[in-house]
This record gives sequence, structure tokens and C-alpha cells, in this order.
Amino acid sequence: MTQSDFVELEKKLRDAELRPTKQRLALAQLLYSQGNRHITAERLHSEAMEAGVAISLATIYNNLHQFTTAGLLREVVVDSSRSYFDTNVAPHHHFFHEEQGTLEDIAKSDLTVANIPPLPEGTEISSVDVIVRVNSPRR
Amino acid sequence: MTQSDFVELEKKLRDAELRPTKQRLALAQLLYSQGNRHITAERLHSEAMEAGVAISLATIYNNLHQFTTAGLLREVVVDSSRSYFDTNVAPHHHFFHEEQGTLEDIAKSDLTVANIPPLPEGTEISSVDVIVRVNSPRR
DNA sequence: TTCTTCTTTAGAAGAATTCTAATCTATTGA
DNA sequence: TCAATAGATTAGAATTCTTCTAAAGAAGAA
Ligand SMILES: [Mn+2]
Ligand SMILES: [Mn+2]
Ligand SMILES: [Zn+2]
Ligand SMILES: [Zn+2]
Repeated sequence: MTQSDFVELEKKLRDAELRPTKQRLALAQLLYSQGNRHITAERLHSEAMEAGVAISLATIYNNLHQFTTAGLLREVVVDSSRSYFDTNVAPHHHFFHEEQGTLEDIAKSDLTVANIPPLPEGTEISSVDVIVRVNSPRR
Repeated sequence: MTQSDFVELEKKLRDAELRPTKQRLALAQLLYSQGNRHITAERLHSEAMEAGVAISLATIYNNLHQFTTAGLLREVVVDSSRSYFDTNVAPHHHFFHEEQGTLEDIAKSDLTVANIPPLPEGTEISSVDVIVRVNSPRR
């Protein structure tokens, strides 16, 4: 991590009113210095271990939620058995590889959702999530 | 339950090669004799209890999965903390009321999904799921 | 019937996530 | 610079949802 990366990540945390602790900076680096990512808590924990940063799983969860609340992450619900966190917080959609359990972005502008019927009385849209589930056919 | 309902549900189970046991018939009745439903395991268990049918939770889960495998139900993933099962197995989409945790169908023909980008190499579509998350704004 | 296969079940086990409460660290401001 | 304070981290326990185990029961075949 270069000095300027560090400063940038630190600013990102401060702007979100999160103290730039050693653990948060390590997580921010894993999350934000290699393009958009879709990651589970367990996986992020493993990566932190591999990177030589000891962080408890509780801290991983605490921070994933705090980052999400701060708008630095969003949660993508695709699998009922585990949570995925997405570093791309702009509205967009996903391909989900059912066998591998991996996500791939679909830009909002690349896919059209039209003719949403009238919303249930008294409600407003929070988000529109499209998941295109794909698999590799055994041929 | 009338005699003809019973016969109909029994046929539904037999056609799926599932023995029409007391428990399965009770579940089938709860699931299929009141229009399309979206229900969790716990809720179905409660309803069975209320209806005076003693069924273990293991049996509820066993059957929800067997029904799903047989194409009598489908699972809808909207909430990472619990699984919803849908009696409407035709392709369609959903409104999800975030506060109440309830689902409402959107007919496939009512909503347009277009311009899905080229699929990742070597994959084919398994399903396209649209979830319109709504909430009741505090005003 | 009788045999076989499937089903149900209580309770244990598993997996993901959250909680508790003690310890530690970053920030603040005298 | 250095308390004082608010916030953060952590180990391990607890919780919740779900699955597994293995024994007992019920359904279908002949
Ligand atoms: Mn869970
Ligand atoms: Mn499941
Ligand atoms: Zn994404
Ligand atoms: Zn539905």
C-alpha cells in the first residue's frame, strides 16, 4: 500500500465518521484497492489472515455492518445461507454463478427493467434488484 | 376439507411420487388450498400446530425441500436470515415489503426485463429474478 | 399378511451471525 | 503532553435457522 493509498483510505473512513483503526484500514484496503468486489464475511476474514492482519470474525461482522450503514458497502441477497457484501454501492444488477457462488456486476444502464406495476398502496420503492442466475451446463 | 379437495391433493402428491402421508396432506392443504402463498418454515409449522396437526419442524423442512425438488414449490431468496417458499412455481417476480417481510407476486407478463448483457462465457440462464423492495415511508 | 421402502421424529449437531463484557485504542482538549 | 472519554476490538458464549442421525412408525407391493 502506497502512502497515498493509505491517506485515501483513511479519508474514506474519516468521512464516514469511522475511526481509522488498524483493522479498519486493513479491511478497507482489501475491499477497495482491487476494483469492485463481492465478498462474504468468512472470505474477507481469510484474506485478512492471509495478509497477516489478525482480525477477529466479530470485528469483520461489526465493520461490514458499519460500512454498510455508512454507505461504503451494500449487501446483496442471493443465497439464503450467507451474506454477500458489495463494494459497488451504485444501483446495478448481478449475474450469480450458482455453482461457484460468485457475483458479477451488470451495469444499471445495460439492463432494462420496465413496466413495474403500480406499487402496493402506501409504499415506495427502496430498490429494484435483478439477479440473473447462471450455471455451466454439463454437456 | 371436502372429499374432492382431499382427492385432488392426494393426486398432487402421488404425481410427484410422494406418499400421501398424514403430514404431507396437512401441509399440502395449508399450502395449496388458499391461493398462492409465500411462507417460511417456521410460519408453516405454526399454522400446522394451530390447525391441530402435530408435525415436527424436521418434517416441515424435509417436505419443503422435497416439494421444491418435485417442482411443487420454489424457494425465493429475499432475506439472508430466512427462506421463503412460494407455491407459485411459474416464472414471475416479486414485491418484497421490507418492514413486514412479506412477498407479493408480480406476473411475468406485467414486468419487462430486457437487454440482458451477453452471459459469462460457458454459462446459461437458470432464472431471472426481479425483486422490487418496497417500504411504507414514515411521513 | 409380510416384506421393503419411505417417512417421521426427537434431539444432537452444524453453520452463520450476533451478543456480552472485558480490554484496548483513538481522539480530544486542558 | 496526557489524562479522560468515547469508540473499537475481541474471545467466547449465545442465538437462530437449518440439517443430520438413527430409531421407530407408516405406506405400498406382492
Ligand atoms: Mn443465517
Ligand atoms: Mn434451503
Ligand atoms: Zn455488484
Ligand atoms: Zn411468488
